[in-house]
Amino acid sequence: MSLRHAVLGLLTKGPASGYDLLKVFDVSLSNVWPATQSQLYAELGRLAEAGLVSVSAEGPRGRKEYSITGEGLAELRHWMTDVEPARVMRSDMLLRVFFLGQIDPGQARDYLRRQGEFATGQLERMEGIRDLVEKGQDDLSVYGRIALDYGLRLGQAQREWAEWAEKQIR
Amino acid sequence: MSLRHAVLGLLTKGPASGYDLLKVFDVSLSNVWPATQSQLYAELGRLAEAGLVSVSAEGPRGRKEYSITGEGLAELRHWMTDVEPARVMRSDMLLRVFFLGQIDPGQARDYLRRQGEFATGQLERMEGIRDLVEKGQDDLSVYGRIALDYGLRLGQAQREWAEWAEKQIR
DNA sequence: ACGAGACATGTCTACGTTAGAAGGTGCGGC
DNA sequence: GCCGCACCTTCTAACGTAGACATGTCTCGT
Repeated sequence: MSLRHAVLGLLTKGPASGYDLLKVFDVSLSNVWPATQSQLYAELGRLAEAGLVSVSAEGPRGRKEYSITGEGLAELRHWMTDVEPARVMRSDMLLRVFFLGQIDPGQARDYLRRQGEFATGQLERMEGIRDLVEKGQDDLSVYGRIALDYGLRLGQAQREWAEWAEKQIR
Repeated sequence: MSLRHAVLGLLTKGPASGYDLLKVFDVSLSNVWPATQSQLYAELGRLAEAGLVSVSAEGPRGRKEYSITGEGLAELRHWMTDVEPARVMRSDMLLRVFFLGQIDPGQARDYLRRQGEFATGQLERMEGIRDLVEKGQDDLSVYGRIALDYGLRLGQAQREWAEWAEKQIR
């Protein structure tokens, strides 16, 4: 149930409509917590009903602009400081690794190579983003930069792992 | 829908009952693809109905032992070679990082420190497992070892990231 | 004046996951 | 002999996610 907190978090940067949030999700949070449009609108509705956000303005085309309330802010902070992050990791990429013995060594190496290449591609993409964001010094940039760095470091580790793993298979 | 393939993969190592598989999940696959008991039994039922596994023996207490069929093996291999792994990564740990500006710097540093400590703990746990498994040379050990190494490398990267990130906050 | 495309919200269905209760059977130890 | 525990399965309810579908409005360029 973290979509709720993702929405609250984004609303701390100012009021926004469902449509606005959707766009922000796509460019910033999608790598960390993807969300579809139907999820977003539904969550905004629930959030409003629970009093964690309020409709602060209505615009053309039925646009509703939501603002975070004091209660919402409190809930966000509570979640950040008192709720332990869920540590479940699910990876069908890694699941396949367990069963690599089922296919022949050449195919297994191919598989690992593809994972390495994928990581490399991701890295390039993230480096591009890093260079773009480099300049900003606001909260969003500072912490967005830290989150990005997480992706960068993990991507590197994954690439190195894939290269190493490929060599393990004879 | 990878639970299905996790089950098929485990059954390549020999026939097993739902109960057996549950135990194997807990000790080996749970870090990669957790599953609950109800999920497992339900999946076995669907798998049997689809002809990917068959009931090869019935034991006491209504025990049903499932074996993978040729069709099941084919499906597993198809999944491994032809289906691209899903790349969605969802992390509420990282989601919080985006909003670290909402709490005060001391708390933010605490948060990052806890993430580093958690990674360290995980690493120790995984190193213990590695030392235990070290000896085996069967497929399971070889590829299990490679999967474990993934965890090890990512854990290290995460720990280093957390330590670095903590220093970024003034 | 009009049409294309962006803006904007909402509903529905299906599926996979989680959590827990409920209910029965065989086995080993005392 | 019997008691407790491990074994083993089934079912239900709720939740979160994914994607399609439906619907309507405003704006801008021509």
